[in-house]
Amino acid sequence: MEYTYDEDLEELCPVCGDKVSGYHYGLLTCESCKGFFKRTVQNNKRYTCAENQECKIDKTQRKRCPFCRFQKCLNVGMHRMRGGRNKFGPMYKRDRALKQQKKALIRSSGFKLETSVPPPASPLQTDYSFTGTLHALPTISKSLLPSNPNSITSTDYDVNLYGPTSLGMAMQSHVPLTPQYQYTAFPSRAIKAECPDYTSSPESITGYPYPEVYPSASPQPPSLPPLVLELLRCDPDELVVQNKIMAHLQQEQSGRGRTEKPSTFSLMCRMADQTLFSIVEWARSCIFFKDLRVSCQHLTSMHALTRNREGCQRSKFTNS
DNA sequence: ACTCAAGGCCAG
DNA sequence: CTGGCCTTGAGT
Repeated sequence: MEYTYDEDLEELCPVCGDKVSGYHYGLLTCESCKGFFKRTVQNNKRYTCAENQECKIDKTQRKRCPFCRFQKCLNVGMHRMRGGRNKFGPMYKRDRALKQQKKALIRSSGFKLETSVPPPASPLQTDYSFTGTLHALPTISKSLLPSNPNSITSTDYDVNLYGPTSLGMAMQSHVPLTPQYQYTAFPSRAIKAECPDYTSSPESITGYPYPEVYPSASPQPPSLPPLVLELLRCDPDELVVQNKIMAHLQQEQSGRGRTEKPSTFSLMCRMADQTLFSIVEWARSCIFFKDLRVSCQHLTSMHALTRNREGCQRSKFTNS
């Protein structure tokens, strides 16, 4: 049902599926998950999982495993909002505006977003966030996430959360936008993709790449124009892109040997590279690529640049 | 004055 | 420990 779909999009906590009570720690969550996250972070709580660290978290079972609950909080993108509402209020406002716009677009175009919005009952399985995916790959996740999640510190929060945020942004940035029509292929990442990098100076707040599309001029189009549809057709399957990137990372890690641990920075660079590469690939597959002579050359040289840089980094990081 | 997210409080 | 309600305080 379209109606319940919308309701789910707006009303359910991404962690446990309970009713949201507002924005808490960066996204719309329920009161209990807000409290749970607050206690965990404030008291620097350490939990352990009695199972395989993959417990299902929903409204009825969220109390069972605080470890997995907290992991899920992190995976969906909760993080400390240093500076509080006063600093991030405008961001929440924009997020609301974008949500409204998205809702309106879905309503008016009848555009179905297939698997993009995970059903609240089991968001873990369809969570496309980077942290979530890395989590599913133990060899990699141990390099990026704390090897013992019980030892998460406030510093770790920054590393784990803000990093993927930037990547999410890069990943999403290949979705074409026109001034009038906005479509995001990955609404489940919407908040993360729209969050600024809070770790840097306050100026970054003003610099984050919100698409300049607002519902103010709100009458939404009845359907997507052929141009947008054509561009969407070229849009690569997200899972395919993710798998590619993960395959590269794993390949590199195996080439490195088990004992040698790649630095987080090196992995981030690799992921950024692969992301850029995917974007270029998408651009090359776009129907307009052939028509763009100058841009074509730029893309081609970018392509070559990316390849070169990969080579350089590989040798740099394997030597270090 | 009102809004609303962060943090505090406390009964269960 | 949980989670609902309350207080605080800066922005609008």
